[in-house]
Amino acid sequence: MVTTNFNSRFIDNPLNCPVTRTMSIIGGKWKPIILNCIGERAIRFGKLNQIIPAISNKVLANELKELENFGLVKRTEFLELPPRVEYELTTSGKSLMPILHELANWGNKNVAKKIIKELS
Amino acid sequence: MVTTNFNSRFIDNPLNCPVTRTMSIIGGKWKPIILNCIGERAIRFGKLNQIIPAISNKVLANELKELENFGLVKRTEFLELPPRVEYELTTSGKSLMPILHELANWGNKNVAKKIIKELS
DNA sequence: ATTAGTGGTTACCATTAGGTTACTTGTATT
DNA sequence: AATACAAGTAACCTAATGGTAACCACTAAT
Repeated sequence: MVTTNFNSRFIDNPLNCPVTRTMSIIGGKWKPIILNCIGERAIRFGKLNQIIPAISNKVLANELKELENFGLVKRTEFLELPPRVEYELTTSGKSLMPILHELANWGNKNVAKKIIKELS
Repeated sequence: MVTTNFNSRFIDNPLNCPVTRTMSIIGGKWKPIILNCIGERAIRFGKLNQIIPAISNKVLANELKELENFGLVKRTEFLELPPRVEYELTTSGKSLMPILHELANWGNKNVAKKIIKELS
């Protein structure tokens, strides 16, 4: 059983909040996008970089490493030349996707227009 | 209808992703905690600051202002002395809470132990 | 000999989020 | 006369996040 203060009356440290903890993993600027781009298939590093051209390879490599560390993504290296590496979602990563889609729907209904307005 | 590239094949700007947009609102270090502490009741600024002692009043005021801006929180000012201000969740804010709880549960099952381990 | 393809790494820089401390306003209390 | 209360503001500082550009290893093709 893991500590949770999300329903407690006294928060002395944000990391006692399970939502904040979860955010610390998926809250990066590119993480939800990367997870969604991987989707149901295995995909190569270079292909991801094509689909998300605005992300630099440094940042992409970092994000993938973190996602791998937390067990959301599985990295498979093939010993070929030129090198080939494939990324795919783990069971844990896949189980997150429905929640991300709920967030997306909620955002589209509730705040999307305001954000877009604020940026123009 | 709002633009969404969350399911598209080409991401040129993270703000075209509705999940990223939603994160930009609730992804702050303290926002989910604040929303949860407000809960179903109206609560005063000072009371929030007591419940979350680790947040400074400057940051708390900022976060509340943003949440108000995006329509998740309603601020009511009473013209009394000393001043009294009450915050409560709007319908939109309340509708987000079930999703945050799903995130919390997902995190507890999937990543909490790893995060806690990494910090010790 | 040079270039291309792949999956990165390294060094460096800019922006932002968040934190600290002190201060304000107006009345009431000691 | 000084202090407390409530709800913030203002000025300043630091650490983390993310961005840029160059480079690497290895082989095959031109």
